[in-house]
Amino acid sequence: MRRGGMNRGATNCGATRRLGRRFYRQQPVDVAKQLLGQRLVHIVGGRRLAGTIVETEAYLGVEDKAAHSFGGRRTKRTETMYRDGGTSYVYLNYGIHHLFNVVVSNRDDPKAVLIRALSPMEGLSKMRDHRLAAKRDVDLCSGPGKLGQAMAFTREHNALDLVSNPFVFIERVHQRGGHGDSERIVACPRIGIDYAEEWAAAPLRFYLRGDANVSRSCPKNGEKHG
DNA sequence: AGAGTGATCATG
DNA sequence: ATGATCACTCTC
Repeated sequence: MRRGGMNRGATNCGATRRLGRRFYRQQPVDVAKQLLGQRLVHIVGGRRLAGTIVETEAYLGVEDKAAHSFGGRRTKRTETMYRDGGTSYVYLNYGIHHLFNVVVSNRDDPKAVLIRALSPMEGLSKMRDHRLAAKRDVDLCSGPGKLGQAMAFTREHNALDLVSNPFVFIERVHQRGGHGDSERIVACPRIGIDYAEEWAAAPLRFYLRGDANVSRSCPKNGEKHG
């Protein structure tokens, strides 16, 4: 399974290694599923803010009515989606929330994965400072707007290269395709995109079954039925 | 269930 | 310039 060249170009970060270009150049559904269990990191003032990714959404590109790049739309904002896989895409939503996405696939193929929830792991005291509304630790990162606030993401973090940026990246915790993990993955529709018609029902949201940090809008089924 | 918030985008 | 829209969260 281990191949010598597999990690070439990856950056060492202590015991773990960040995800590389090859990972991000996959298609959105694959990246969305494989990101579950990996660790999103933002280093602020020398301190690590980090959490395990427990919920994602895939945005399929020009054919996906819910994607900003639907129909090949190219504007100042969406320009980021046309960059190479592994680029961050951060934008302000509802005038309040900074949503953190990862561009996937290749240059000029505008697809992305939204990181929707984290299980907070490092820098929790800073996260609490950033999120005064959070009463419990499961309120810190249990939604895309919340994690943007807890992790101190702003539009300054738009269009960064997650493969090489010193401060923002994702660490590989699990090898892809680990069967134990895929058992835990639940797929359900994305929400808040009613305008997207037939795309509104597509099962493009993925989360870890039973994790306490998934967002409110996930079907409560997480645990096994019965 | 409703308000809040401001950049963005399509009009003109 | 103007107005509608919005990949959400909080408080009631």
